Amino acid sequence: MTQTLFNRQQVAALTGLTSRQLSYWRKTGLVTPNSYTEGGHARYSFTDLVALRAAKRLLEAKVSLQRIRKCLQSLTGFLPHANRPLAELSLVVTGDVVLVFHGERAFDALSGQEWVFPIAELVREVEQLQQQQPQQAELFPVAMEQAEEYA
Amino acid sequence: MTQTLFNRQQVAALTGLTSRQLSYWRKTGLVTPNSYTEGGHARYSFTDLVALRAAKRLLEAKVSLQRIRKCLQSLTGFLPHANRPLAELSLVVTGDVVLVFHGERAFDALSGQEWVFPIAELVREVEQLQQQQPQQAELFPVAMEQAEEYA
DNA sequence: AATGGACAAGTTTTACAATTGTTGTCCTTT
DNA sequence: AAAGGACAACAATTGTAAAACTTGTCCATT
Repeated sequence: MTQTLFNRQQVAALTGLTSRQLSYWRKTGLVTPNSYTEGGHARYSFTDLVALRAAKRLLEAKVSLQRIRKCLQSLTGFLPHANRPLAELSLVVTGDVVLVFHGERAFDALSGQEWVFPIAELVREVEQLQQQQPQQAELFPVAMEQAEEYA
Repeated sequence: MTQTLFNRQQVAALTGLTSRQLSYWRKTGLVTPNSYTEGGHARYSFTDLVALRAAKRLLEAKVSLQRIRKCLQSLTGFLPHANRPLAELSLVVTGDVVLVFHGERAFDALSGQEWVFPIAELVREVEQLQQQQPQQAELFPVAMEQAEEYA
């Protein structure tokens, strides 16, 4: 199967990354090229480009390479199906965290801790609690005490 | 206008918070009661209960009171319309951050930094970049180099 | 022309101590 | 009953120095 591959210059032009960065990222395993020429020159696939762009944007969002690597590492644990998280997943990023959206859920890419938390639910929750406590409501006559204040 | 108000015991029963916590949160301004009796006793409104529950859930999600307070403080800056963020906004929480969803956007409750960042966009982005660089594609004949590798 | 190595400036993380915050318990006051 | 104050144990934040990481530049190699 023939696949379009990109050389150093093309990748640099398409992603805005420097050779030095590509070199370092390759060396540290952050984004490795699809393949190498016989001469040992890197060749990046289209998917590689997407991963590179993703990493670059994370970097621009003040996420350090170190953190990106850790996130990728833990993501392979949480989502074994994602072969290339950087090229596949939907992420929300602030300088401090990388949040992964996966279906209806959101969780921290680093810790895996999940917490989606719509306040609207709390309103219903409190309403229910209120109804589950009818005795309480009788034991402590709120109406009277209110009268005390608003009379 | 008559409003249902809740006393200490009721609030404790409905929220699962201790008197001590209510006292401290009141003192530090995290969640203050709707009003006080003439005797100086706190009376919480329904909205207060929702705010208390929200704060409690943030706490359970390992967000410290200190952080919650800071978030509330900066939220009043970012979203002046939200009088009671804890009772109104949709939040996504991990131990380290509080993310606020406001319409289509998501941003860090603390820094206000906004970053929603779907990878799918990057794919289109790279495709476009690719098409904007036709000269490059000609200058560096990928097909030939590929032949070198896959022949 | 592209890669790898070595050096250096700047940045990020880590580790740890000092400080500050949170909550329980007990006691006094209203 | 509820609130407030004082004390103590535990938790979180801050500050900071040491270590590790990133990236540019220059040079040698292929």
